[in-house]
Amino acid sequence: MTSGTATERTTSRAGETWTIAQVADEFGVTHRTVRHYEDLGLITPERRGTQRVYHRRDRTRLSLILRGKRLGFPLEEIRTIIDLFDAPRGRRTQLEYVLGQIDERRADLEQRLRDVQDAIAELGEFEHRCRDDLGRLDEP
Amino acid sequence: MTSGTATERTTSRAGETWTIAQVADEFGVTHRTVRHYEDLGLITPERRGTQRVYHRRDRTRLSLILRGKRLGFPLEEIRTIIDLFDAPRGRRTQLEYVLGQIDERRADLEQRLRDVQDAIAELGEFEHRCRDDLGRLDEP
DNA sequence: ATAGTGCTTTACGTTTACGTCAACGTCAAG
DNA sequence: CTTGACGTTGACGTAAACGTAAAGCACTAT
Repeated sequence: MTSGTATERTTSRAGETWTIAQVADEFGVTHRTVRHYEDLGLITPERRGTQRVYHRRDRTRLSLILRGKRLGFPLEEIRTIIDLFDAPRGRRTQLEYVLGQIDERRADLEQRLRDVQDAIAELGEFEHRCRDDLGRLDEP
Repeated sequence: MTSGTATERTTSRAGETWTIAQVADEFGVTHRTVRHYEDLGLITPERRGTQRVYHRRDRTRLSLILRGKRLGFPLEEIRTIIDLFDAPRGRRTQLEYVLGQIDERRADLEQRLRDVQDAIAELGEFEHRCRDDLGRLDEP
């Protein structure tokens, strides 16, 4: 799936690269979206001359971005989160900062987890009521 | 918590009512936000003359709205969801439609559930790596 | 040489979800 | 009866997240 139909652009070894069109439709977004993420500093593809060249690192980031979006995080917040993964952790103060950020993120995510679980549960109860109604329609 | 400091407006029986200011700061939003939800048809408070009067039904809807927002749903979609709960279910076709909608909603929510769980898991692994790094700083 | 295909930047447009005045009504308290 | 405190309706402003041209390179294919 990594090789395009027309212009072959993948190196096909370890160190594959992709064009903007390839990553865009592989991830189901437009090239405009991909470039928008670059404008905001969420991805920084290599440049070969004027052209953008995407590596696996960029694809990893893109999938993190899209999952973040599915979870309703704003792009700016997503940036701080994925930057966290690449942040320098050499000194103790840096590590402790990162660990603190992790805790904040986790608290946020666990709230969302509860919200989703509650919503699914309520949906289940509602379905039960509906099925009851449906049953009463058959044998009154 | 239902009685204001100045102008007493709660009936204090079964059938409590609230002003816009009361619901707004109880739910931690502005009155502008509450009115915006009304403009979009997500809540329809009673009118006593020109004033809005909020009932428990409105509060239930508001909490559903806010949870939907925390989950990243757009307001229009939230409206169709919570309207579903109040939809007529008298006829079989209506019930079957509702049950179909429930399935769609559930599929969506279960995707989000997986996303949140994955994100939490990754955060856990990342924390583990950080703690390892921290340990190596003590005893090299 | 020219046409086509894909990529690039620049820049204005759009939708969502409110924020922020402005200007006015209303009711109880001083 | 005027002053607040709270409520109301416009109406314009704004930030986020892209959409949508417009116009120009770069390389290939004919």
